[in-house]
Amino acid sequence: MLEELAAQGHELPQLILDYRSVSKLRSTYTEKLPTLIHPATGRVHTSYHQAVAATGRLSSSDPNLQNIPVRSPEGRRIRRAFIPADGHVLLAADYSQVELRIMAHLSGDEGLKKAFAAGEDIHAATAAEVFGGRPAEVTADQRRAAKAINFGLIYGMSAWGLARQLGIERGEAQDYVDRYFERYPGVREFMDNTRSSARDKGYVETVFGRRLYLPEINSRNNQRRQYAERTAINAPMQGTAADIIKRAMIAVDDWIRRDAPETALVMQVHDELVLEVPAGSEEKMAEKIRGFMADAAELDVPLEVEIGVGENWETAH
DNA sequence: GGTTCAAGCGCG
DNA sequence: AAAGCGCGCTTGAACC
Repeated sequence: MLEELAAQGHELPQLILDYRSVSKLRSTYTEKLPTLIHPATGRVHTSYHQAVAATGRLSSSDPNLQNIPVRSPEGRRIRRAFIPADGHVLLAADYSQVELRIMAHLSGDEGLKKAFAAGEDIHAATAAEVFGGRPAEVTADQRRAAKAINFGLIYGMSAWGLARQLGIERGEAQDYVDRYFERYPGVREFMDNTRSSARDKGYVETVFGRRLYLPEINSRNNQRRQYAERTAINAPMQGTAADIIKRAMIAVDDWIRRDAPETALVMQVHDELVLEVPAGSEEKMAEKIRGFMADAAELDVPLEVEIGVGENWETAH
């Protein structure tokens, strides 16, 4: 793996990775998107598909606008090309930690629910529980490790995977996981119950009852069965998040049709809605959108929405 | 000219 | 032996 070699300080692997990265940005975005501008509208138009992703997410293609770069500075320059119509500004509204909130709801874990109710930085709170100390005293490394644990839980990751991700020994990663489950016993119960229920019923479901069937959950092939088990853990969280943002989109659309004809819902990126709103109306619009998104479901923890406004998709974040 | 596959990488 | 969920696009190789 080039990443491992690069992490050890070797220059050539890093050079290759850097080349691949800029090459990807150039071929997929910088050189391609301008050729896809529709002559009649002056915009790029994606297609959203409602029956592709097994979890109930939308997918986007031709072009895919759900994978526009954002993680690197070079990538973010591409986001600046996404601008609103004249007289409008872009408004980007993201659910904050929605899948972990859903995990808190589904598991009923008191510690996790309490952390979200208190509006804590969830990764810092997790780090404080796992490593000891107060959330405010958590080190950057501890928070990074806790974040990896939190994401790993959503994906059904093993201690081996966590060790690999964090570059630590397997035993140490297992200690982290053990301590996590000591502190958040409801989460372990939820994981066990989810696997067990999936084996009995052959499917898992979201908070709103949409099912994903898992025909390989009882396979004698370990690899296939374990894959199905990870899917069983992940799908209720990813799928419930998908259900929630779809409900929010319907509420937003109803409101736009009734009361905000100058506003347009222009993109959805799994936990984010992007709108163009008339310049000058952004503060009022932001609170409207926040309300629709936060009220799209009544969970045992609050849904929080982060909203930014800007003259392009980069500055709106 | 086309299709299919795997590898690799962009995003949540 | 494998080992972290869900997607779509580009590239290059193999093939028709």
